[in-house]
Amino acid sequence: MEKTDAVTALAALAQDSRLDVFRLLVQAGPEGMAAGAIAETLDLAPNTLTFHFDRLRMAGLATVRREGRSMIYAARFETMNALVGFLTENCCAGVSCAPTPSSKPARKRGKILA
Amino acid sequence: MEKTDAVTALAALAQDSRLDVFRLLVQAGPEGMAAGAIAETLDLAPNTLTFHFDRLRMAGLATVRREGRSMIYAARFETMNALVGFLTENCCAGVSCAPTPSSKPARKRGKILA
DNA sequence: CCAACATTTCAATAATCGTTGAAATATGGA
DNA sequence: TCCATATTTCAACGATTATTGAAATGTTGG
Repeated sequence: MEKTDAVTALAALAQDSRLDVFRLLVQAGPEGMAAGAIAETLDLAPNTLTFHFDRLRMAGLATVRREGRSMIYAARFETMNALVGFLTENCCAGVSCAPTPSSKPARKRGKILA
Repeated sequence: MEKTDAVTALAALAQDSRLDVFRLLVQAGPEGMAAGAIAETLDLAPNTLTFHFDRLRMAGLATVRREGRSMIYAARFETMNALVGFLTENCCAGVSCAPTPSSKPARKRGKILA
């Protein structure tokens, strides 16, 4: 990923509502999610939402397709991966930026780490 | 890392000059780099640079210390790691966002992956 | 103390951003 | 065709952003 594209993608994610939208799209998976459903879930005005969708699409972070009256938005995982790749390659010390899998709170006294 | 902090960090990196500054700080390592040297390297006005440093510091992505007449800025790798962690945990499908080590061209026909 | 150097502070400016309300467009069903 | 639904377009607005120039601050060495 080029620096220019990275800046655009970062800017697209660097906003509260938009980050929420993208996270929701990620949860929704490749199937995507209707604009209306997103608007309702996040309590955002539909026109505001369109504005944010545009930003995400221009950054290559989302796609749209029409399905009936609804517009279905979906995350572009490829771009997100490229962004994370760019950050780890360019903005980390080469050490330790690859995320240690700490996401799940490591089930009380669970397995001894390998 | 909290969502709020993630947004702040993303915003800090979502600007051309500032991303350049941060990358330079990463290259400089924990020792850091003098404001003047950065200004010269990136051809930025010193006051503009101060503005960007502030953003990076407020995002927890940089620290300053005085050394003689110079202000030495250094990257906060901890925060950057946390940001990458947040992104991979929250904004990826759970699959494949952990960067495949493609940065180094994978030493010709290296180890077979476990 | 004074001069130079390194950087910050401040005020001003143009540009971009996020949100709103009103109106337009597209689709599907009665 | 007419209506309701789903979403976008458009113009407006206040807020924030990045940059500039001028002046202030802090530091070192003579």
